Amino acid sequence: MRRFGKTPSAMEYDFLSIETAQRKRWNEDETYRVTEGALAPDGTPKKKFYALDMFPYPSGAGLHVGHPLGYIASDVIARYKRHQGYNVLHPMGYDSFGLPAEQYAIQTGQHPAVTTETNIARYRQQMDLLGFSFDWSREVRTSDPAYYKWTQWIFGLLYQSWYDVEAGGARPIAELVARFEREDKAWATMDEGQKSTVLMEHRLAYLADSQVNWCPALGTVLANDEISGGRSERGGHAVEQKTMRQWIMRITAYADRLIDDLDTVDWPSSIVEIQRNWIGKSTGASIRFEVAGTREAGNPLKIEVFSTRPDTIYGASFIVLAPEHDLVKQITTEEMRKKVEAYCEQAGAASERERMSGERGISGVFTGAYAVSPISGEQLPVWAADYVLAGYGTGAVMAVPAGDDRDWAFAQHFNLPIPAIFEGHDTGEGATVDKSAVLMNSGALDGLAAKDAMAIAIELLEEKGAAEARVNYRLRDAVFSRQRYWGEPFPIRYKDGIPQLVEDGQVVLPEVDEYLPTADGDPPLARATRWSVPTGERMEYNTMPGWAGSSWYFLRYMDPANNAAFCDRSKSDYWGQVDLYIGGAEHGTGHLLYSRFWTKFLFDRGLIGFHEPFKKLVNQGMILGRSSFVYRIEGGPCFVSFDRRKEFKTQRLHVDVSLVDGDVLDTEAFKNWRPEYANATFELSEDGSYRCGSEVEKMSKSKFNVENPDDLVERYGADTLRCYEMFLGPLEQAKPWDTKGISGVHNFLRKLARLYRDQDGACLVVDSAPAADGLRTVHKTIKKVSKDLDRLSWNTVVSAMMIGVNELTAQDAHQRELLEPLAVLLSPYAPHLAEDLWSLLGKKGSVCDAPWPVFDAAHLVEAEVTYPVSFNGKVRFELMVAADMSPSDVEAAALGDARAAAQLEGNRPKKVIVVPGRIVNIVV
RNA sequence: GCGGGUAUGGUGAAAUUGGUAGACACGCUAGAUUUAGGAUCUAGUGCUUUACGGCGUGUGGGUUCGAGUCCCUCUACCCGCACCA
Repeated sequence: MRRFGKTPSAMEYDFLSIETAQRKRWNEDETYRVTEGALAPDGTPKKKFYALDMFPYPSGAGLHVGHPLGYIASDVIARYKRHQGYNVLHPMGYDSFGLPAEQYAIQTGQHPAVTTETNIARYRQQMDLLGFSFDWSREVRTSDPAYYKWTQWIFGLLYQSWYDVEAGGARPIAELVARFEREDKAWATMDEGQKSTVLMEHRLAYLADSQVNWCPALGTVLANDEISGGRSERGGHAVEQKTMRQWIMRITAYADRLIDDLDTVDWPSSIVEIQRNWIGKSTGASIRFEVAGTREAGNPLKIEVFSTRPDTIYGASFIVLAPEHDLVKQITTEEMRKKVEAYCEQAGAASERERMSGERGISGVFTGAYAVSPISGEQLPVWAADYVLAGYGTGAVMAVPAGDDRDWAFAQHFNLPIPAIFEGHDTGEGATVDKSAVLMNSGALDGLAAKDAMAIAIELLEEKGAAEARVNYRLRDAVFSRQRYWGEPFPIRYKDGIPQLVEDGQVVLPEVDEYLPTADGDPPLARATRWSVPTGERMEYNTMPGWAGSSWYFLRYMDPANNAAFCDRSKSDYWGQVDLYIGGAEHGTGHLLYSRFWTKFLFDRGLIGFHEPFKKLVNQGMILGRSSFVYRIEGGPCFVSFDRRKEFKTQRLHVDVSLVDGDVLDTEAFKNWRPEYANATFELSEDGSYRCGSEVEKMSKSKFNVENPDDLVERYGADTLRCYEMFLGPLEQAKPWDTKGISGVHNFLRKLARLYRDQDGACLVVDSAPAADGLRTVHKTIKKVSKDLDRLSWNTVVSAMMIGVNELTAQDAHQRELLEPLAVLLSPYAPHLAEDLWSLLGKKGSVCDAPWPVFDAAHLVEAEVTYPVSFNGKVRFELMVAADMSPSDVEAAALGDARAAAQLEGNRPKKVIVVPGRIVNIVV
């Protein structure tokens, strides 16, 4: 780290030896070990608090300064709550199944377990440096067989459960079987395979053929939230649709509860909205239109459409089917067949590319068939068009051009009629989506707005047997199979092709010779020759997705060593919901939705006593890196300075930020950086320096903009890094990292330490009584710090402590009565230094258990207050008066002041406002 | 297009219910001091004006004695979803 000189390590704050010593002490004393039912000093049980971080995937790159941000924030709160007398559960673990370790294994043959172990060791080492108060005895790893045994068990329970809509929750599948035996005569006649097929339609974890997102490059299926823009989130590979037999989670059974219960959690509104939109609930009606002139088994064919606006049915002028819709083939007339087939084929092929480009014209084709409106009896032409999606609703819509923008555009484009159904609406102008528009030409619905017309319309249609009210969700059941090696194996074997839950032992991830699919295209597990259980006909070769293990890990921390259950009910009853959950916003539709789903399921089955996992959620913003760039003149070894780059044809290259200081490149260091730049020459700026370009982007090794916490800890200490990361700004906000500001925070800690020790390390603390100003400073600081921690304003706490220390320094205050509470205030942010100072103060136990200081308002009372006196809102002078002066006396004092007379220039004030303790405003 | 968010000095930011905008830091300027270290200390630092003063929280408007904060309008940027009937 040549950018920084050597930090003077004065005796008053020798952070290196302090931090080493305190960490050792915490370790030996097991300071952070926590047990259920801990008692307060007075013998009463402590209240519990559960502070949790989203556990990391241990990647090979190690931690950069962005990773610990959330961990520091949660650690601050965990420590604060502990000071307040809570029994705090604050654990950490690893989401250690995942793709990178597997891909590394494919390339090198190294077993993913080995890579994972190495990476975890590195993560642990880096985290230990930062002085977190994690109870490491509760560590969990999702790839540990002792852990995933219970992931498998929960899967088995989901498999053995169904969703009883009447009971409003998950029930054992045995109850359903009993019901079938009791009520369904056909059941007794079925063979095992048929029964299995029927039950599969009810199980919460079920096997089905489904259209999946297949990624050939990764050789696996991906969930919708693992894809963006038609490409895989990881690696950016192309994704295509494919039909496969997959394990699927019936999360849609919980769609309503997943939406409704969002009202019961204290989460950022953005995440709540993301989940709401993702679930995408819409209420309306399912309406059936008969197809004119068709007969199948004696009945006319029917097209079922979903509409959120059944009240606009009189405005329907045509019907549109998705090109993939089954009925398209059946109803298309002979003369239209060629055209329709060509269209459907082209629509299917083109959709993927054009969806990505985002620009799709209006296209569609008439099938030649007509559907009959169940309400007016009118014949409506049936079209196939790609603006209707096969995967949503019924894959068919009734087009109401007057009431829907897309239908309107389609009608315009193909010159289809646009019946006017809204009063005062010009159908030539566009559609009216306004729900307050009043209906006309709509039979019994005339004169009504959507609010009232909706129910009547559904009623009318129901009478004719043509519709019923229905709720639709955008949410799909979640595909739960992955064709990977490094994941939880399913506790499933097959007998006569029927899946059987393995209950005679744990299915442990078997060894394989290669981490690749077999020649037949089976997943890697098909290569396994030795399994931990009898395999029967064959085992399930898929593994579970990454979100399986992370959907319940917060429960395992409560009872991490339990061999008999995933978590004893008494433990989960004690710890309950996670009180504060901190992590990135990128999990909005993945982890955070799935863990809610599993929590509700476990609640339904009576295994835990709460149905939402995370009471309060905070998303920390990403810490971005500031990348630096050099500009190489094409074809040569010459680099041109930023401001002159336009004079040449250049190529922009990332350069390591440690070679750059304030945009100026250390050219010698640059030449030594990489062999290919050894002979570099430079076209410099006018001032003789080489200036780099810069950009704020994600921190990543490949961008050479990574700041490593270890280096900063070595140079400034963990306490400084902790305080600095909190000081950067509001936790939720994304912010670029700038190491420069760290010195200010480091100085603050030194200044604070100097209140306790002089430069030779001698103790300065005295037992004499403090002065009033010292007490005021300390109690003001206690008040502000406590309040800001309560409202999770991490950054302003640091400022408040800086102000306090600045004042105490100016007061030359060294009284024990002041410095004791100050050490406790410091402890959540700078635990090592606080612990050290606590010892210096002669305290026996850990500062972690010191009670949080309580501010005494008596010390904050001031004898006099200063009122800003403003005229017409502009402050003109300040007025010092006794603090207990009444508003009317303050008014008199202000008006009586000579400076007021000067402002008034003899005029009489129109009005005088006195806000006690705040301000005086005089209106002239 | 829909949903959510953001906008304040050269920089990160603060201002909890409307009450002295810019606290606290970084950076910068000047000075002091020093074994000359990028250390430490002191003073200054929103813009503008010689000064008195004037102007200032993305834009335009409104409510109010008083608006960064409340209401309406527009703009830019960020995030999520995206033909969801």
